[in-house]
Amino acid sequence: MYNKKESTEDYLENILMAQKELGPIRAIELAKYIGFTKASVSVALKKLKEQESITVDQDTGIINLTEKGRALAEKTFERHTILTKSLICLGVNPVIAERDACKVEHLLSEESFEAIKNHIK
Amino acid sequence: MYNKKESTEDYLENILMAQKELGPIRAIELAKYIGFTKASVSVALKKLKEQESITVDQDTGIINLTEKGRALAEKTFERHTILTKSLICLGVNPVIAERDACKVEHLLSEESFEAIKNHIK
DNA sequence: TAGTTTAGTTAGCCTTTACTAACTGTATAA
DNA sequence: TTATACAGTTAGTAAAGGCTAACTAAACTA
Repeated sequence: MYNKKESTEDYLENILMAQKELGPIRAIELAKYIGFTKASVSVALKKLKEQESITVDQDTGIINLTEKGRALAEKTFERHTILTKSLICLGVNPVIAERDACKVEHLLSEESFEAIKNHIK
Repeated sequence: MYNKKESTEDYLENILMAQKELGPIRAIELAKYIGFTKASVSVALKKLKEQESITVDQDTGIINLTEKGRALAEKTFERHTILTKSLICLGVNPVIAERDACKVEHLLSEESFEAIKNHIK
């Protein structure tokens, strides 16, 4: 029942965001960034490697998004941004808007997302 | 991690909707209505009974929402309705709007929901 | 050199919530 | 009066995705 997609997208988006904020990151920085244990992150990164969304530098442990991973991360990030903005636009407290956007960003269909995006423009 | 709230609300909302459409229902009708097995529904109803959101008639098996259960069901149903309408309002295909509303209805904060509700008025 | 910290991995557990399979009990039909 | 069908329950399984605990390996530090 629980969708693998959701967790994958969340991790990729968080990798992208963490990189934007912190520069190159390793698993341990990512874990701190998202507030999960390094064990959980380790397992998740293993899956992301398997599905070729990221590579991890052998020597440094630095995480890199592949083209595929970056595309997904950016798509999710865009959704996140637009949804947050939309809610703020409607008068929602930015902190809450942020949190809500994060929760629904994976679930909305492309069609609904585009409709919302067009609407706030 | 996964929130008990979501499943509970879904069941209560579905009970309410099924009752509106079909009149008084038992577990078996509910199972057919939502497309789960009667075993799954049986277990879920047991939990709903424990938390006093429903009662089940000893003789007939008819499910009744308690005051508490009805309040929750109606709150969720209202969210569902408003969110669906909002998306349709933005030009989303009604079938997709319906589906998306169902997915996000549990996740939005009260504040965001109210903001959306006010906006489409 | 010995000890400690740091990063990463693995194993095993827990929860949620669906499933199938197998059971009980009741009601209807031949 | 058997036999079948229907409603409901229980037990056990599976998948996701978090957690803790325990391990390895490498790199400082005394």
